[in-house]
Amino acid sequence: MSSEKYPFEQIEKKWQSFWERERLFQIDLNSDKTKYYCLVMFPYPSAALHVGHGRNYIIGDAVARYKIMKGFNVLTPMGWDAFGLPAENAAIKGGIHPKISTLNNIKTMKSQLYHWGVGYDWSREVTSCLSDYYRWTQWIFLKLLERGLAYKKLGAVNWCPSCQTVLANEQVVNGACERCETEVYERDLEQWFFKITDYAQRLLDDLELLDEWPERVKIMQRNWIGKSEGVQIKFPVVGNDLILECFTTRADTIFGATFLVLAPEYPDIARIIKDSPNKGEIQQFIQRSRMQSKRERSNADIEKNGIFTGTYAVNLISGDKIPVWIANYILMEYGTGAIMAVPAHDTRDFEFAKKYGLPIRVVIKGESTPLDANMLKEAHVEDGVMVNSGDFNGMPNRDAAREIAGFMKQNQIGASKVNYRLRDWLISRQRYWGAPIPVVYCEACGIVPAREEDLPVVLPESVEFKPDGKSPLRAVADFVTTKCPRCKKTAKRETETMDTFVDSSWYYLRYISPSDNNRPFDKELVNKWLPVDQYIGGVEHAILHLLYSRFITKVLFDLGYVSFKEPFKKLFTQGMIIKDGAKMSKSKGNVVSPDALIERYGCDTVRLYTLFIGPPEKDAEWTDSGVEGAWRFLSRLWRLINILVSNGFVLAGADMDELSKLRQLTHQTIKKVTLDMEGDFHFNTAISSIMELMNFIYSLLGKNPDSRVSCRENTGAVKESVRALLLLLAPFVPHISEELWQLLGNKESIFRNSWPEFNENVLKKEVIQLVIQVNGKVRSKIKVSSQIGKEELKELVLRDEKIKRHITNSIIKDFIVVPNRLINIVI
RNA sequence: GCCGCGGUGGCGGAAUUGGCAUACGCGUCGGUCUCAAAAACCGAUGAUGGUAACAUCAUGAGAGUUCGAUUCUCUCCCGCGGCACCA
Repeated sequence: MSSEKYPFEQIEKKWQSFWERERLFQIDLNSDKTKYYCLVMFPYPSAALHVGHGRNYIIGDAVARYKIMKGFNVLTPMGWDAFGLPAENAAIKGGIHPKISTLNNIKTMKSQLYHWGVGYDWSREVTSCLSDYYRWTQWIFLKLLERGLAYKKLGAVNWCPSCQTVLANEQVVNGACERCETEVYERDLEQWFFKITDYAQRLLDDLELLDEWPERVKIMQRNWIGKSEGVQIKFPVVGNDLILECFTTRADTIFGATFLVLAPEYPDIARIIKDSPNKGEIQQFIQRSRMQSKRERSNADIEKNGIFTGTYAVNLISGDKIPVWIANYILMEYGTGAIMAVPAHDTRDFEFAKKYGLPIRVVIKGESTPLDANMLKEAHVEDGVMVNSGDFNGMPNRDAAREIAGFMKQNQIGASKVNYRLRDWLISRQRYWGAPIPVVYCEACGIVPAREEDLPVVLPESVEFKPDGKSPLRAVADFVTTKCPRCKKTAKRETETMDTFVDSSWYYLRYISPSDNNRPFDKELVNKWLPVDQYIGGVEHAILHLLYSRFITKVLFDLGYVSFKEPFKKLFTQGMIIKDGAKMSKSKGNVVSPDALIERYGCDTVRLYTLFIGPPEKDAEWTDSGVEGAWRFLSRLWRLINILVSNGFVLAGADMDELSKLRQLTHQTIKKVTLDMEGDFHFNTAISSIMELMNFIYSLLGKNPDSRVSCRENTGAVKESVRALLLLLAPFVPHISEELWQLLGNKESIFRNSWPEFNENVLKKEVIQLVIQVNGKVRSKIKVSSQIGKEELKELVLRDEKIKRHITNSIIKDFIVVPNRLINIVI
């Protein structure tokens, strides 16, 4: 056998340009064929791709090619999430304009994708930083503004001192900027928001529609939306007409509410401390809290600090006069920014009460809870029976919660309330490289939206990038100075740009009509092609991008632009590729570049290994010797087909038994691979079963040279399995499959051929192997006809030599037969 | 703290959902070819004992259900991910 390497260079080049010429991936959206929209998340065009990125595109390509072979009209577009901070930061450092570096990166990445053999309909490419795209991002902004879903508000927002811009709540991770990990501070700024909170309930409810999404992604979204139901209770302030409202999910503990606590940012604090003797001290305390970084403020381990306002409020249920405090552990952004503290039954309130000597009153008794508050070592947060709670004593606390809520409603002391953790989406950024927010400020008319026909508001190109916390666009006089669309007097443009997540929240719609100059997308075609049938991307977008896209889709649904409520029908989140125990990254120096590997082994090898490395939804460790294994397999495949073609598909005489086994295995493999492709994309097991099929053919190659099986019989079965072998491999290793397919004498592309079908009849075995156990332990195996009756079988088993040895001198208590599988003799 | 996922050979992982644990691949060892090496090919490869047939043990730990458990139930340990002073 030849050990020469298979000529992958020529093969891969040849077929890549063939598919391009053939327009394998360019489709007619109006065709009557069943549609399949296969979408891979469009990437940010950073520098070169590594094999970890590759996994994403290779999975998408394998799915698309499979669906093409199944006869679907497959849409696989690709584009670029091309606005964003890295390009701008690079420009500040290196002096190259973001547009130039971004377009350069796109060129490099495009060529890499091509050399991976990953096919797209490039006639539909979209690039979010070009005005023919962001024009429509601006259009979407205007639609939200019209609808009252975009608004400008002064308030405490997240500020990243390193990126010199504000961040959305979703972009703050553990109190730090998700991009640069700098600690985030709160600043009072007037900013643009999208009112995603109006959609909180629908975003939550419609998760039910997404039965083909991974459960963990839905759970993450549920947690993020963070719905909680409770009561908002009124506490009148003593000696003042103010009423403090507190949200609680534990109305049952109202008799234990022994003080109130306000967030340092609470708006009415000035009125509350107006007459306080230590007003100055309180103001200082508030100042200090507000200076703390987000990370410090939100760290649960940090010590709770507070100060008494000198004011009291009335607990209308218990009738008590209770002190009002201010403390650093109360968040202004959740609930009302004021809480009723129940130290006996809340760990935080307990800690705070102990520190400042505030009263603690037990109102729920558990099994072992002492009634004496002084004896309490920690808060009793479990359920129990009501005590010290007037008429409600003796009731189980869950029932009491309902009763008390009803009582408060009746007496107008409180009202049912639902709270969400989700906050409005802050979309303005003080940076250059983004889509300008299309509004102007007019002295006479106030905030005026740009007119639709004036879009795009073009991002000026000659700009000096100096991050000083304000948009660089402020310095571009031509841009800033404009005319008010309403009164035509001189006005100033908004100089802030949009969060790039706005760009990416609708791009899947633009692919349908990427060059339409009259509208963002063709409504009819979008309704035909959406929702996306299969969306593929990293789990890191589980909240940000996927939540925003769902929101924008719902808004467009409400506005009548689309007829579907959810953009992505089925979602697949692939795992990361790990090298030396860490995620591949330039800074860690553990990136594996595909270029050298493709040069050495060809891209089919890299593709095969990437798909074979493990279950695709899990992280996987990259090893170079694993690539070697994939290479060996393809070399063996090459050799096998060449031998069979040259000898006329003769397996030097496998006998009839083995030939029927080959047929069976072929159909079994078709079934296995098809199920994997239709199911959870377990390419690793699909590929391993194909390997088994090939190994079996190999094992028959040199066997039984004197066999008398007729040649025709022989080649028929062999040809069938070889055809199946190549067809099954085609989505994974398209180039070598296409080449060998032609070698078999086929004239048309392998992708124009239909996916092989399996025949259940072939899978039925006439002779089956049964495992025989004694007391659950395997003791013997026998081959019997699948038609055998139980009595006959029993007789046969009891005559088995090995079994006899194990059951002599014993009484058979039970004889269990699992059809087609095993027999267990219990003695 | 809460929620979710996971723990199987030296390694990546498989096991038709309760029925032969370790498929497939990597690695390792032995062999063929070679002056030699690489490549390629053939064979072995969970652990322990045994020349062997074979036996015993083994899917994070412990218990339970069952004729039978990697799979189901409970308790615990470890790892990963999400949320987290959310009232």
